Amino acid sequence: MRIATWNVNSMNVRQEHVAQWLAEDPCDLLCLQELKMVSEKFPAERFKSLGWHLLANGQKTYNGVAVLSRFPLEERDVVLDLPGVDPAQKRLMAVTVNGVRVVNCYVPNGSEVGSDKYHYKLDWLAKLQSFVQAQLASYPQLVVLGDYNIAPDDRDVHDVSFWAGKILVSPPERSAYQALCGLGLTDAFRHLQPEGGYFSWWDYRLGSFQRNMGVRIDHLLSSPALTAKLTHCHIDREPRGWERPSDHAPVIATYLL
DNA sequence: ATGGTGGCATGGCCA
Repeated sequence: MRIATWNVNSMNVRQEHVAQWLAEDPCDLLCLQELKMVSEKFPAERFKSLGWHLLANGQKTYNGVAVLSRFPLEERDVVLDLPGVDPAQKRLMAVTVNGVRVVNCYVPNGSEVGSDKYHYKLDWLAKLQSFVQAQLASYPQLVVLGDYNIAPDDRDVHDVSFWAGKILVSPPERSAYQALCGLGLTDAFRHLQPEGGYFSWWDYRLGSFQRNMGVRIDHLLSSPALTAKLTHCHIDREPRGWERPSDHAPVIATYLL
């Protein structure tokens, strides 16, 4: 079972990119972030006609997540909001597919270290920690994936001095990420690739992608039972080079399921 | 230190 995550930065603009990417059969389950549309606007019929089961959890203008799956979604235990946080911001959905619990996250960006949005991000991550801890008790095969807006360590940024003091790399953000790992979750990509220099996001500005000025902020964190079945994980940079791309590249992990 | 680009919306906000 190949599980992918991709922040598409507007499903309106990126619908053709998603369709083109999926036509290459890169995964069996795709989690999307930053739909920037209400759920009703999601192009459900198009993807259903291609054989995908799907569920969207969107809002106007900002945020929004969705799941496309080759396997049916178990409807009975869908969660569409993170307990304890503002339900108006659609940043999470938890579904069960093929015996795997999938928690699809769009973690707040945080804007600037020390800002109100930064504290909102840290609070959101603390709530996620509690939610995941509870989910683990019910679902041994669990993956928490998405746009974390955190580069876990210095291997995950193109230039440590460039990023020093900025959002995505601050010690409290990294501690929140490590706390999730402390629940027993493993970063699928890092588990298989100890070398640095692999990125999943490049700013639209400054020609960042062409100069590979990136950071690795999109992750799949899997539980012990799932990590035991992990065989591959890679970042597909190709769609980032397409015309009018998302600023994120998809990340795909393969589990023997 | 600032601003560079992009999406949404149409004035800024968010990333």
